[in-house]
Amino acid sequence: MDESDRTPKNLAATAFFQMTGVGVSSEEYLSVLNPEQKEAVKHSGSPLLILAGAGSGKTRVITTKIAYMIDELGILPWHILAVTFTKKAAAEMAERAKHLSPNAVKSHIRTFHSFGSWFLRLYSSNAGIDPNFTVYDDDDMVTLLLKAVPSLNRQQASFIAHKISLAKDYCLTPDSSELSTIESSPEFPVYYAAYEKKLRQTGNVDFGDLIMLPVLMMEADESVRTDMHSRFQVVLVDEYQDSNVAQFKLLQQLVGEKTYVCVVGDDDQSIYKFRGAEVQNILTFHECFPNTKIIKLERNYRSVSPVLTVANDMISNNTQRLGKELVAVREKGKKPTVIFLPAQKDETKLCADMIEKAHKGGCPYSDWAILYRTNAQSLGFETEFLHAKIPYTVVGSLKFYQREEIKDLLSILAFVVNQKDEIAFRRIINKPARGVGGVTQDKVVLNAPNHDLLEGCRLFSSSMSKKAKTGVLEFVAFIDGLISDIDVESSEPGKLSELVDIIIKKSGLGEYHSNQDEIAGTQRLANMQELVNSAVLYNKNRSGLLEFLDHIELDRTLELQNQEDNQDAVTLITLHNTKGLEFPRVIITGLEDGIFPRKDKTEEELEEERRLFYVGITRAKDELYLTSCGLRQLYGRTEYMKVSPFLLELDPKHIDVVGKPPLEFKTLCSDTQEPNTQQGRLASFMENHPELAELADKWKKGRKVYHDDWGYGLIVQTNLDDNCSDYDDEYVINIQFESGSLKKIMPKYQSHSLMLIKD
DNA sequence: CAATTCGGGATCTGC
DNA sequence: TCCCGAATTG
Repeated sequence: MDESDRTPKNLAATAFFQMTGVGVSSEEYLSVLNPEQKEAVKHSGSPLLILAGAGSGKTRVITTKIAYMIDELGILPWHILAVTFTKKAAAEMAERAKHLSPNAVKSHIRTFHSFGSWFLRLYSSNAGIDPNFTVYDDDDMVTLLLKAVPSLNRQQASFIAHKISLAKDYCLTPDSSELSTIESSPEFPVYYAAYEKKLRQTGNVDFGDLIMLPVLMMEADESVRTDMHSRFQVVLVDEYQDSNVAQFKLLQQLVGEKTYVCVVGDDDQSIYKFRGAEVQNILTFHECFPNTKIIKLERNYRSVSPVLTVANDMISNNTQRLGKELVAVREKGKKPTVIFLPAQKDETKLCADMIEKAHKGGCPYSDWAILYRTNAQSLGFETEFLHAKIPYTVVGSLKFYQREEIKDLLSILAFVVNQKDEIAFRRIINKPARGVGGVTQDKVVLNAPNHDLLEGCRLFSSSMSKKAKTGVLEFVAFIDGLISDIDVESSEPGKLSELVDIIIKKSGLGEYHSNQDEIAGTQRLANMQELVNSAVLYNKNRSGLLEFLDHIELDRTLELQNQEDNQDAVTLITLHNTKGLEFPRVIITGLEDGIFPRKDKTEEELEEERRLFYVGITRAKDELYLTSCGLRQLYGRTEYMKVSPFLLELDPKHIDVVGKPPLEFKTLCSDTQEPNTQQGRLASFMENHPELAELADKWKKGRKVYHDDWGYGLIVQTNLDDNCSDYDDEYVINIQFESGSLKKIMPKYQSHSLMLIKD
């Protein structure tokens, strides 16, 4: 360590680290950064925009910056607010910052929505919402809207609900004059207003409110604004390219005269326009925040150069960009492979085969990720992998929390904390069937004093049919029991999981769901049990329950335990969900016109699809495969698919091709390179993979071998034989052993146990 | 009021 | 294909 660097602060920090035994010295964590990264970390004073390309060490820069501000600039950790978009990203950021500087745990590292939730609970009285509010998701919004505007059918309601959340993403209230830019129909403001009225009656909020309400409050109330300004001296925003207008306004409000603001993002990775993300936020940041310093991070540490070449090729087809070219730090590497397959089933089979072969050769399952455009595409892979006994994790498909049985339980919990919650009430009052139908429910909802639905049940039970009366009173007694359960004053409240367990048994939902379907019922019970398990961390009292509901609503990534248990598993994931992730080997599937890009896209939307493809490509560290099928099951039908226009945009020189390319693709290649057909395979394989030639030369058909486990054998076939149907571009040989078994082996990975026998 | 059946319509991405 | 809602029936 340079003696001259021992500033007083530095000494203090060093002393602290010695004391706690954790953390890294600032010299150390700064020394691993490149000059631009270091500049970004050390910058202070004016607003800062970091344009960080994929894999450019963005997270490292942010976390180091947090640590640096605490250790070197003497900023108190709780004066730092860092917001991200996903809980996963927030958790990772917190973890890495803590590793660099233990004090970082005291800083506010949150998602936008959890910040909003925290803010609204802090000021719930000002906002006119229930301090015990829960958050309604999209499905709840639709249900609520249907109740607010009964003339709508479900389809219309979900369309309008989507528009309402979009309006909130743009921070537009029902009386806003700009509302027509979201939806021009004259009824829309009326529907929106009716929805808002209904929502405020329940005391709850939707996702859009978590951002919009804090903005409106800060805009209207100076004392709230100054309170925030004194709480946070530093505001950092990650993935800024995906922020929406409401989030931009939130940032504007949070940044006072003395606040240091720093945003990080990549315009080429903006993929959430459909949900209100506004690329303009990042493109015009420097205009909104005067004297902005812009730092570009263009060195990519993640992907091998051939992968990055293809990524750069692809994104250069977009017109709406700031302009940025990633430079690979990792020079050597394999060209991405485009694989053309006859049908969907071949795609799943191919993936399974590739993964399994690599696994036999020592490559862990977790190295692989299968990317697809829509969640529905995961099903084929799940079936195939189950069959092939390949462990896998599906990221974010039918999310745990939105399964019917889970939503039922959560609705009971939500109703226990807030008896004005109409959505929860309607969901659970007659489930299992208690003879309480829509008519009875309406009577309660419309006449309940102060919208207290439980009180409504009590008051009107006498005027109900005998059957309904029994059911309603049974329900009231059940909920009353739960309420008194959590309101018991005790220094040792017990665990919330006990309460969830009781609910499953006493509500009859456990029985109800397990009787619904013999096979699925078991799974549903297991899911409910999983909710019990996750509640074990919370106290069995009102505040514990609130924390739990908050956690569930804002963390949409809760996965099933059995999936988490399996560390070594292939990742099945939508392209959108891969934001911020990386994998050694990536397969992007379904590259067909209409699937990816999805059909009916405007030119502008096509650019977003292309950015999505770019995001997918840049997830790959070492190997990238792109698959495209000729036939696919669609809407229950088998359809002929055209190749994705994105594949036609690729430079044939920068990729390898396996399988039978469709005509369009061949035409494209004809003047540059003859694509690999079945006949030309051997030659082109050799050309593209010199290392294969070496292997193929050694492990020739007809040679005798000895294997440690299987004994003596004869190489009877290789996958470079022209009649072989394997698509793989590894060198694979078939060996007939004397013991009788026929094995497929990759010599590349078997050098330790397989040897040639001289004739 | 609940269970069953039938037909139409959708099917993207997600905090 | 599958899911949802309207219509029909018990």
